[in-house]
Amino acid sequence: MAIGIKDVAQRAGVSVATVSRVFGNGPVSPELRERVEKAIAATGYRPNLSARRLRSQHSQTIGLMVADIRSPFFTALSRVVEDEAYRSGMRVILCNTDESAEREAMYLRLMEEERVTGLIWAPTRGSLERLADDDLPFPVVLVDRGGPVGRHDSVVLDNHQATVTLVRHLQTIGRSHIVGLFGNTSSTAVDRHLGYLSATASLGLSSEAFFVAPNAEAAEREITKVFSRADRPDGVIASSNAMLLGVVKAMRRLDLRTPDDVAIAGFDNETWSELVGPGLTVIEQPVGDIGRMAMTLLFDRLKAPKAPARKVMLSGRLIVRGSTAPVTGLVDEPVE
Amino acid sequence: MAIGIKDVAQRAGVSVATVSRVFGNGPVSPELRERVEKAIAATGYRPNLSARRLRSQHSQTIGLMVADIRSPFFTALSRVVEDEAYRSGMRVILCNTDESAEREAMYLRLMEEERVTGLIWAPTRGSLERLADDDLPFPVVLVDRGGPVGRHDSVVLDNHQATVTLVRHLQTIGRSHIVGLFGNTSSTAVDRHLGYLSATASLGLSSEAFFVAPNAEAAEREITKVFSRADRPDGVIASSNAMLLGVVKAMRRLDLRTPDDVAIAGFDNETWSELVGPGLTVIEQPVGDIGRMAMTLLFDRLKAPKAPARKVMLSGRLIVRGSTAPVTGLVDEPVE
DNA sequence: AAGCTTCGTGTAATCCTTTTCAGTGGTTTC
DNA sequence: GAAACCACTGAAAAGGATTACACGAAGCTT
Repeated sequence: MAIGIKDVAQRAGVSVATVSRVFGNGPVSPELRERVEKAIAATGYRPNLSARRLRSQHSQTIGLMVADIRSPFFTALSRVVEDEAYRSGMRVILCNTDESAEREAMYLRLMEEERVTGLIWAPTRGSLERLADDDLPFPVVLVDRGGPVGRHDSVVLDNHQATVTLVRHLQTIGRSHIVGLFGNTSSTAVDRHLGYLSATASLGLSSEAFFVAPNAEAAEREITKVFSRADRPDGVIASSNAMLLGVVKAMRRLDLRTPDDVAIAGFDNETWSELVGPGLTVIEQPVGDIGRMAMTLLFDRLKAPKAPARKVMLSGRLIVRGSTAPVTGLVDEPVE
Repeated sequence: MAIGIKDVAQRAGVSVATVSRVFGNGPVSPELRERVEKAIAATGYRPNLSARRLRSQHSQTIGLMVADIRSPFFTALSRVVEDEAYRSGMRVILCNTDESAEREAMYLRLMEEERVTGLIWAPTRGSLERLADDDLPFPVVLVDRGGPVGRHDSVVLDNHQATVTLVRHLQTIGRSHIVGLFGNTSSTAVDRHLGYLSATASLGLSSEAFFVAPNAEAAEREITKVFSRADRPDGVIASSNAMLLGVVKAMRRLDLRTPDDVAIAGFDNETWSELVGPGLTVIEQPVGDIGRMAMTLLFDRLKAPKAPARKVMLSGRLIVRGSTAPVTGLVDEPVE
């Protein structure tokens, strides 16, 4: 039989209420507080969080639903969210949805059962669209993926602008036939596609976009197909880290040189980005800021449930590396 | 006021006990079961997990304590553990200790308060040594890091053998002055160091080991120092992924070519390992097996609390890539 | 000195389930 | 035909904390 608050109270010669107050920073005289603390230390008492949550009607828990913790952006995000949560005495429940609406629904039910204080969620496109309909008994902050300002707060990268920046950059180094490779599950990809379209149009470039499953294998397959054609593009923009790796692999297999034959660029800066090939040009997302902002929005929402929804857009940073270096010797040496 | 089991019972015209039994697969007649299920659907009732946990004295929660979720091995491990846990109806509490004994102690207290069913833990060296003393009110399975077979179950890579394999491989391609770079916080590094020592000794090679903080920056700094000397080594073994990246960076800065000037190898195979430089030679850990085995050990332990502790060692797989290609050889096909 | 706060404390109700226990009605067994 | 058994069901206790409420003592104000 584990020891409970009653045992502590008895040992300290006080009531259970007083012991509880010692934990909750209620009004307790220094004298009693010390007696209680001594009793706690002596007994090794640990409050039962389930009981506490039940009675106080505060789960002190937030949910974090992402596609896959192994995708670097979500890894970093989860780290930030958990740090912030623990700092304010909250727990995090992490869920991997694998881009499946079914799993999302299942986990949403779990979140309800856990009576989470709030949810930070990178929903699939399908769920995002359906999100306006069913309302959840807790506030939701969308991250990474968000539609127009609707019922829910959101914090996302300025994906449109970021992709414009990438296209412009490739154009600057002399590329004119730039293909875009986008995932087919997230709204992020949609936004990036729009940025791609608007940039290529305004710069008078050709535009050709492909939508595939957001993983390296699918990307490699698609790009291999594209580059097996006669009229090879001279630039590729991939809308995620994994897909960018797929592009790199495709180039290796096709024996195309980067950046000479084709310049490539994508999203998310990782520790190894500078070490892959000649270094990968990417848009770095301020993932720390995104995570902290999501928590801030969530806490604000808890304070003011009726306040209008906010959509926060943060800008990415272009990091130029070898994969988009200008082809040197344009003047000196003729390049075939 | 949220709806509770009482509302469902009333609506279905049954007692709360019957509703509870519908969830718990207790004996309920088909007729009542259907009535209850209809009432649940109609009301949107969600059982309160805190109340359930409190009454049933089952938290259905396991803890997972690792140094940092962002380190790829732990990322993958957490994914496996969470998948397994959810599959058996359990929740996971993830904690990042940042290799700090203080945070470990803090999170251990949290685990007690959560009344976790068990803990999967990659402890720091300090905590590992102290682990025999204080006993915890829940079973612990050590993962990735484990001492001699002691009080706790553990599942680790055969670090000794893996490092021997790496040293042998480097010797095979003609390297004789191989330095080892190890982290200074985990027992893993200790085991790998011992393997390194034993392999270099038995092969009659020189041996020189360095211990640094297990991150890329510290590794880069140390290796830069080592390779600025007159007698440069011709091989480096790094005991973690991050440190291996540090080594690669150091080589770039020193303008040393891999593998011509120096062969390098390390641990953990990632999606990008084959794309960094000429491809990185690594020992791949069977992280899926490690995670599943940890869960198995934990569940076994719950069934048989008194059974003797088990230590499971899994072997790694050497993946040879360009970073350790034979200098004389012309062919550098990656071997998988 | 009476009346009003304020502070600290204890008693008991409460949070929402699960689970024990005691039926109930019907069937089988002897 | 009584006894034993079975499959369900409901009433009520229990799980371990928080907290509303009441109360006594002390410190003020008039």
